[in-house]
Amino acid sequence: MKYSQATDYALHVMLYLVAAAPDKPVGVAVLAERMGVSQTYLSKMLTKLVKAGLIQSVSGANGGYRLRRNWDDISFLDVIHAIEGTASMFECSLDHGSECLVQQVVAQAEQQLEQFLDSKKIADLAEQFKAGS
Amino acid sequence: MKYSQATDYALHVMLYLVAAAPDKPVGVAVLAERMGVSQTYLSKMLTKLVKAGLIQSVSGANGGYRLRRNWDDISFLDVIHAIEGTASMFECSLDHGSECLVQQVVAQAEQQLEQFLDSKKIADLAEQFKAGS
DNA sequence: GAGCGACTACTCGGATACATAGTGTCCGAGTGTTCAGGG
DNA sequence: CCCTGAACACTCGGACACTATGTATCCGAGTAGTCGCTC
Repeated sequence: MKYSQATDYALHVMLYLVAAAPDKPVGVAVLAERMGVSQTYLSKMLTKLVKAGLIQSVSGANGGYRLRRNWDDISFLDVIHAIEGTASMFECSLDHGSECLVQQVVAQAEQQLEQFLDSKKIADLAEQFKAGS
Repeated sequence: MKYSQATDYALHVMLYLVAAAPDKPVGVAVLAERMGVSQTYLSKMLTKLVKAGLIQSVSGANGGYRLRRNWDDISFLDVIHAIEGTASMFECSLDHGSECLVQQVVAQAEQQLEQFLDSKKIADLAEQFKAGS
């Protein structure tokens, strides 16, 4: 039970984009340099973020990745779902007669977790980030 | 981000032990039959539960696995930690100058999640389970 | 000097290997029961 | 009838393959800017 490293990178990329360049497109090279990860691998995650509709890609010279219009409403949960997928983190594989009580409890916990993560917006963190640095 | 299937099995085993046989040792064969999983694989998880101190093993004929004394205080979190390990579910791999804000938020979420899971005792669920069946 | 066209440099994106963790299985070591034989 | 002892059946536990997911990489397709040539 661990969030993948990809999620880590994706969250930091989003934070960087919101805090430093909410309007201009940023190339992979710059982001990869800052994250300390290879460009080609990072682009894989960025592709996921594009497909999830969180950012958009700009081709050609001086291109890169840019935030979408409503970037100030993007939450941690959005990013996590984009990378990890939206599947539930617990699926009972047994066939009970009735509903699985274990499943219910964990699902409840998950719902609470997602609610918390959805309330945390990247933009809020960026404010804090800029103030601290 | 998903709990492993092993956690699923372990939780169901604990629920079964608490609800059906809090005192008598139960062999792997019975548990595996009920769970629909091979005996040898299930014993692997049971070993983890033993090492975590949640249950104890009884060797020899008519042996098996039995709950420990304070079984009525075992929570979901105990079982999950025994199987999944106690490692944090998010570790920032970058070297920031200051503390990582992303890390802080996710750690906060995790803490809340664990608090919830720790409040859910297996014994409580067993009451509900017995009442329903 | 202005417009057009091809070239070049830069970008993203999918297709392709490698490592690690989870899943599943096999077989050996240890322990308590049981049953038979002797006192 | 009771005690002793060995054989047996059952248990757990570690060591061994297989699969799936995550991690990392390479190379090709496409696009926009740019430079030179022509009118």
